[in-house]
Amino acid sequence: MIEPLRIPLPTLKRLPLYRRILEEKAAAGDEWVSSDALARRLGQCAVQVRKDLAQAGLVGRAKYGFPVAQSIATLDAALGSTSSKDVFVIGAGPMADAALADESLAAHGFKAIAVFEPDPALVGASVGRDGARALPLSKLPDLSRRMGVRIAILAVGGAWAQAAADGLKDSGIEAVLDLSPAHPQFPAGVRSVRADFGAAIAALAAGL
Amino acid sequence: MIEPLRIPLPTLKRLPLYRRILEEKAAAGDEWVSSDALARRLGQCAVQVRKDLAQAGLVGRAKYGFPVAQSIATLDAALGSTSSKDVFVIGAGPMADAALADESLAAHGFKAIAVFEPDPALVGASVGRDGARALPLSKLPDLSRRMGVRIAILAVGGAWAQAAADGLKDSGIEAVLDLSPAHPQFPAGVRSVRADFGAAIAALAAGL
DNA sequence: CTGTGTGAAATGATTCACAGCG
DNA sequence: CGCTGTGAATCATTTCACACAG
Repeated sequence: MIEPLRIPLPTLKRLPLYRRILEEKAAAGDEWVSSDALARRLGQCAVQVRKDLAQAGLVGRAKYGFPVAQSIATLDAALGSTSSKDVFVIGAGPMADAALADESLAAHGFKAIAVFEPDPALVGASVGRDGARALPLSKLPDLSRRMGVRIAILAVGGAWAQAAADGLKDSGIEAVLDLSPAHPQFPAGVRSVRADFGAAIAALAAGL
Repeated sequence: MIEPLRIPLPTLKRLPLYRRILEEKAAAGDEWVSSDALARRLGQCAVQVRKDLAQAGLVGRAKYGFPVAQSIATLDAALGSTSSKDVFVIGAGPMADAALADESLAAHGFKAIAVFEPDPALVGASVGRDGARALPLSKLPDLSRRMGVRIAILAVGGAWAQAAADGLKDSGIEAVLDLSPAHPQFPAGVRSVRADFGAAIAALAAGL
């Protein structure tokens, strides 16, 4: 009962990159982009780009390359195939602020529509530029089901990470972007990917 | 002049995870952990864990597993082999605040010792809990060389990402954790890894 | 019998090499 | 030519299978 995931995961993570460069090109007024140009812009090889774009259902025209506008649309279709792009944010600290302000989330059409907080002492606190109020985590399951929200961003400190993960039980949340430092265990049926600064920078530093 | 990288990259990214679980076990008073216990805790298979730990130079004892305290120390040695763990942060916005407050960075021994900002309008602004002042980006090259800092965290918005990347030219910075939404191109000799929330969550959502 | 260590096989991804289209 | 599409080969990583230690 694991996910089939028709598109290879590394490709899936690169598609948003292509989309961004394509938008740069669109803004610059370009009609066509070659896989080679995309590759150089991202520091990869051109065949990789073609293979990736092919996975997303894109076809390029010889001599011209890939049509900028249509490719963006196709990528959106491939990436945005999920119905709802509304997400919940869990946490009221600096990481939650960063998530709420993050342009890359907005650029993909994701929108944080509520903030929850497991620590009772922080419930009601103001979060983010817009001053959203942090709701108690206990309200999350019911709200997520009623609003059809299936994605959450976990942006709490280590001490509350597991409590926050447990709070997803019996909710409508199916996928979590885990920004916590604690690698909590999620209820069954909840998929997660981690974005761990510490792990990323450790990998970087070890290569020095 | 490429990196030899004795430890496979995926392994390198998992080592900090093992370290964290080991600390959990240590806090719980456990003396030994089996690779199987670690594997279940992280949702992986046990052989993977053993192979990874072996890469870090750890040996387990049959019937007992791996010694908790000593394994943490050995992992630290493997991960902290890089000389300096001081880092610069570039940016004065919410993402920079999050980076400065992030526990996972501190847990790996990384310490942000200065904050730089490419936007002249934000130079001098107070960043983070400790109220550090943002220095002009133009000071970075000289300071990084004089202080021997080789790692930077790029935490600026899309509009300033490329300018910030350009500001690393002729600096002592060799590696960058890129948290910007813009995928800038870095000067030659600067390696980078991205931690892109948008890409991560898009991959997650596409799998729904 | 529980748990490690390890070579061998399988899986998965990237790169290569070349055919074909405009 | 310039550029795409694709099967084959290479490379890396994960999983399997089994030997061995306490």
